[in-house]
Amino acid sequence: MSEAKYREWILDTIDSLRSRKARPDLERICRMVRRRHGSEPDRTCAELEKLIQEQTVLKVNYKGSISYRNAAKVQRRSRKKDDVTTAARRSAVEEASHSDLSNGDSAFGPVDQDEEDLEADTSMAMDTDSNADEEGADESRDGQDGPSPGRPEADASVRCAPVRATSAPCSPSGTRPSPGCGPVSGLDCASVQKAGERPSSLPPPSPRALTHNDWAYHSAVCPTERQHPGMQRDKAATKPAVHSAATSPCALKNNVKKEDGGQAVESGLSSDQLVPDYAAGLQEETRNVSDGRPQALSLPSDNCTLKNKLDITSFPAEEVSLLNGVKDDEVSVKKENMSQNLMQWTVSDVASYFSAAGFPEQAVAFRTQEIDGKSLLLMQRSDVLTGLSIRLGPALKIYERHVKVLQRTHFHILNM
DNA sequence: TCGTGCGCACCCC
DNA sequence: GGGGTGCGCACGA
Repeated sequence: MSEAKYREWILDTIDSLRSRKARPDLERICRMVRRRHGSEPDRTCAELEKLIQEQTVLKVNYKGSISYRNAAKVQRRSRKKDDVTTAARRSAVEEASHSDLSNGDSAFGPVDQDEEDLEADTSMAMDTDSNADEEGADESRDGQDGPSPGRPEADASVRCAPVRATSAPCSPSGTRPSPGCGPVSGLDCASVQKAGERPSSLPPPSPRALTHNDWAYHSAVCPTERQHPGMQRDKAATKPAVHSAATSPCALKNNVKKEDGGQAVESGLSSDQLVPDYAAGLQEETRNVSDGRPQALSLPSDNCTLKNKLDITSFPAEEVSLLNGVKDDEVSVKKENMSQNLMQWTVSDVASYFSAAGFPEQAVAFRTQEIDGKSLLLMQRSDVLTGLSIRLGPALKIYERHVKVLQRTHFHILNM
């Protein structure tokens, strides 16, 4: 089972619950996912946690109870309206105010929360910080307090995990026991996390912090196998040899380069209606890189690691390879890598990517909106066209030639 | 019992 | 006034 599938299920479920005006809480989400897809609640719970960490799903304390939001929608709405700051402030204030309302709910530690929410109110500057950074921000701050692997928030999740693992879905409301789950487990999850982390209130974590957090999450939050059945781990575990070869940034780069060479000239791409644009984009990218344009050179100099993550030639090339029928093994190795890499892209990586792809101006918008690899994967057409406040022309190109391609490649890989 | 639909109130902008 | 959220109730399977 791929993470992508769970992501889809969970997001659908959240949307569905929202559409019928039901609170998207853990219990409902788990139940609905199980009913619709037969997924075990504990697994859903784990995946949800993962999505929260990825900021694909936002966990918020709304009106005294935990709710989950589709981050993409929250962000889109926020941006659509006005300034990101406003959105962030709104969320923070809203949650802060509701935390006030939730005084009776001691589990959430409303006092601290309010303080920090208020603090966030003045410190947050990016919309993605509003809720999206609840977890991440927290983590970053926790990271300051101590080594991330042992940070409180991670501990919280870790502590939470066993509960879920053994007793299944959590019931945040605690009003009635959910099937196979102790009535308080969910509350425990929420409260522990809330108390430890402090959602919706911290200053925006740096892209690096996010990356770090992601790493921390993977290593600390998902101590159990089933808790982290994600593709990264799966693929890394299942194909160690191949992976090791592929993870060599230079190796990857070289492979890609070769393909680029063939691909830049060619383009027997077809079928897909997007191919022409797409191919053009690829070629453009390839040229950009091989020409050694300033953008490409301006990539953060973190070198190998970053290059590995941000090999801008690799993705399109791989996509092309897919279309051109390049050797499966070879491609799958790189695809694997790409799929992992993309998830690990930091805000800077994304910005650098677009900058190197010939959209330096627009890259700034991505950075401003704090779009990292995960966010990128969640972006929809409208997000790119309207959510970034960039000109329509470049926006269309960016979406059709890059965002869409990256997403398709990514999910294609996951489904292989 | 459970899933769903929705009126309504509340809140924020 | 518009939009987001979710409680609480009604209804159908």
